[in-house]
Amino acid sequence: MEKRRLTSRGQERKRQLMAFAARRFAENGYHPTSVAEIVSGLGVGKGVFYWYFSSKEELFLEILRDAQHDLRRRQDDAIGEEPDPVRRIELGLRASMAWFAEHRDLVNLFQFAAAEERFAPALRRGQEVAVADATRHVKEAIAEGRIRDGDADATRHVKEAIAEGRIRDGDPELLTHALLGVSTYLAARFIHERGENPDEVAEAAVAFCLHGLLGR
Amino acid sequence: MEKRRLTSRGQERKRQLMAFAARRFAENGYHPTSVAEIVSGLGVGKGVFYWYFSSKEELFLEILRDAQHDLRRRQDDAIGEEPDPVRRIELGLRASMAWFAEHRDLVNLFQFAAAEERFAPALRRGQEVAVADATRHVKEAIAEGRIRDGDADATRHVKEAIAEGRIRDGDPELLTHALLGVSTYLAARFIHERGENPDEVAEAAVAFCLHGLLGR
Amino acid sequence: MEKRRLTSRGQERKRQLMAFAARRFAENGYHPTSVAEIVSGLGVGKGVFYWYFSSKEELFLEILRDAQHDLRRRQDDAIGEEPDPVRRIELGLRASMAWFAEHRDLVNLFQFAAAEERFAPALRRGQEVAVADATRHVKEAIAEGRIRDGDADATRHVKEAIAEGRIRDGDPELLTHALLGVSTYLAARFIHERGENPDEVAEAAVAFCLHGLLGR
Amino acid sequence: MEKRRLTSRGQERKRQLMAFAARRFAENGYHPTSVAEIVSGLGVGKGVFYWYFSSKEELFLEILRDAQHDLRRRQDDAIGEEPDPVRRIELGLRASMAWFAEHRDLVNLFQFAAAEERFAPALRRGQEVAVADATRHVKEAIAEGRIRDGDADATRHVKEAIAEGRIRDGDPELLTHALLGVSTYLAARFIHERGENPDEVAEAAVAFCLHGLLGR
DNA sequence: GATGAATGAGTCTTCATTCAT
DNA sequence: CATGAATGAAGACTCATTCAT
Repeated sequence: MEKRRLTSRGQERKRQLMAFAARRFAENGYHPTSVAEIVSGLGVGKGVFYWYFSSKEELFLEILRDAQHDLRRRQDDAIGEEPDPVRRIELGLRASMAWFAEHRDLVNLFQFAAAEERFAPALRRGQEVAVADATRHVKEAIAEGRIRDGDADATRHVKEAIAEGRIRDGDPELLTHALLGVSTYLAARFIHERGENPDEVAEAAVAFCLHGLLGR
Repeated sequence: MEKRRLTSRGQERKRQLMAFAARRFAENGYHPTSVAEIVSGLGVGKGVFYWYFSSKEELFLEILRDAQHDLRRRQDDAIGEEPDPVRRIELGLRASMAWFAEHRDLVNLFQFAAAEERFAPALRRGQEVAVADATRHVKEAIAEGRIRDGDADATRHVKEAIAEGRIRDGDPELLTHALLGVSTYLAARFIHERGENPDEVAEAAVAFCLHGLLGR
Repeated sequence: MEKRRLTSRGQERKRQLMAFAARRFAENGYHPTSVAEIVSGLGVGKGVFYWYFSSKEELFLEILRDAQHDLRRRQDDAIGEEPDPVRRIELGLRASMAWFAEHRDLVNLFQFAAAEERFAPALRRGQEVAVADATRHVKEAIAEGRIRDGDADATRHVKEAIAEGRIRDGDPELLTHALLGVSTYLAARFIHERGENPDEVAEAAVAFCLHGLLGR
Repeated sequence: MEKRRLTSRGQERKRQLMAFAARRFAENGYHPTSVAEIVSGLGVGKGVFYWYFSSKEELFLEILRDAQHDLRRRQDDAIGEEPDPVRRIELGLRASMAWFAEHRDLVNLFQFAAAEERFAPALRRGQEVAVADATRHVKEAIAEGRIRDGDADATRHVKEAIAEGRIRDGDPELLTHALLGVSTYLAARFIHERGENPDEVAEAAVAFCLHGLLGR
């Protein structure tokens, strides 16, 4: 689809379509939500839809792109010029959870995209930048000796594993994904499902991510 | 659907259908996989499907139930009679990740179910028991003073939060879900997507969950 | 289907199948009622059905035949040796309505058969004998001068029609069918639908059939 | 189904679908006639059907409604401002039979609807108005002493019944239904099945309804 | 006689997409 | 830009019937 030059009214229409579709996709699922439902929800004809999007799939992809872009901006804004890498990680985590709290629908869409072969690559592509950014902070923290190298305080079991080289403790990318797992999971379970206070949950997530179960 | 009395041949057929469907659902998605595809994949007539399942949805639910049951059994077996609650948590975590490693399809199905309003409740219901079990171990560990109560080693920010009561550090159920988030996420990203060694990833997950980013 | 020689147990089974099917056909319709529903309602396997009937259609036809035969027997019994043809008509009418009252399901089946091209011929064939019998009584009554020849008491309009030969007043077969129409219709509306007293309705039907709206 | 705003072309399509379907339903039965058959009979795609009707059932119901409405209009037109209630009844009867003669298909549909639990309520609801109208004329005629009160000219049997209060002779609504029974039945048997002259049959029906078998 | 299993054509319905106006 | 109309392949599901055991 050649990029259309849209009037401001056109841009508004497109925004409406994406917002409405995102909600329906999240509530009802991507497949079960029909184009007919989307356009009739906005009280417009089918032609409108295909004026702005070449297909339902493209609509989804565009929602995904926008959401990922928005999340990244939120993280960047939160981190600002903070010099301490650990603090940067913490700020990023909090910013992410705040965004998750506000965009339940989009989080659900991420989850759907991850589960569907057809959309998973796009999701991953979009996350790569964000993950790379976060990984940079983790690496820096490791370099500064702020993050454990897997040596101290380990259980016997873990120590053996490190000794035998079976462990990848300290792998920056893996740590980044662990952060992602904790934050998305806790947001979904506690903020979205149970409606708990986002700040509280964020605090708990930060604490867990920094000190784990055992703390020191 | 009234429970059918199945001959052993019938049970075998049912198993076949569930296994094949699980694979297709995971590879291709639930909605994009048609009943026609499932039966023709097994080389049987369409009626066979509806002899064993009252609907495609019911088939999915049954796969889900079975999978959750199997995972729980694996966890229980791994934990055995271990007296140390922290060790029990670790064993459960490892068992889960091993199961995740072996059942990529089913993990994907869990993810899909979580994203789809229609299946999420069933997924949650099935997880409740497992979560309750794990939470028991966490509680015991807290009682024994093995798990931090959020007091020591916290960043200034976190300490303030605790002081102001804005934080729920130490909430056993939340910690359980954090474990779940880390394990499912790392399994999906590193074991399934990148084909890394499940044991290594499990070790890293354990280390992260016990000590967090900062270790001590 | 070659006539099977049935054991007494077999005859009982067949009766059960026919009775159950008749009820379901009447309540739910012929097409919407499946063979599976019939056999499972009796707690038997599908083989049983096809042991006694070569097809669902044949089952329906057999129910129809039996019902018509039973109705005719009831009429014959009621009329007995009564010499007065008008009285015979009246007795037949009452007997029919009593039977209708008792066999709501079968009346409904007659109605369905009449509406369905596929079964209408069988229905008509079965009714022919009964209609012929009734018509005989009507003819006799006309011959005896007991039934009007369309001359007297007619409205001006009707008189003209008779004069111009446009009217078939006194056509015995038509009169018979008029009786049928009144009795089946009143039974359905008042006895079955509204649960009114069959005797009362029968009396009213007789009165209407003998004297019409205007009486004398 | 939300009411669609139809263009004149759309209205024409809908009319076509209803007319064609009515014919096939009548000839072949409601259940045996598939949506596929209907649309292919008009040479259009399957989607067209569901653009105009939300289901096959709704199509049937709409045909039914239209037919009942048309019949009622015909009756009303025929009766006009006629002051004599008996004459009004006669005119209504004739109008009905003329309509029946012209709309064999729709009469068959009425019959089918009456036999099928699923459609019977809709049929009844539609008939209520017509029956109420006719009943009004009958009541008026009784009030004017034009219709017998069940006293005179009865057989001994009937007289006893009246005396004992077992009879409802003169019940206006019952009489109305008797008229309906006669007219629909004679139309189906003589006009549709045997192709006889509608006027002749109507005359006979009128004669029977006014004077019954015995005349005066 | 009877059962569970299987068949597969056929049913109603949906839906992404296209197009004339 | 926008609409109502149309397409037709595809989907979930049904069901009369058959058959091996």
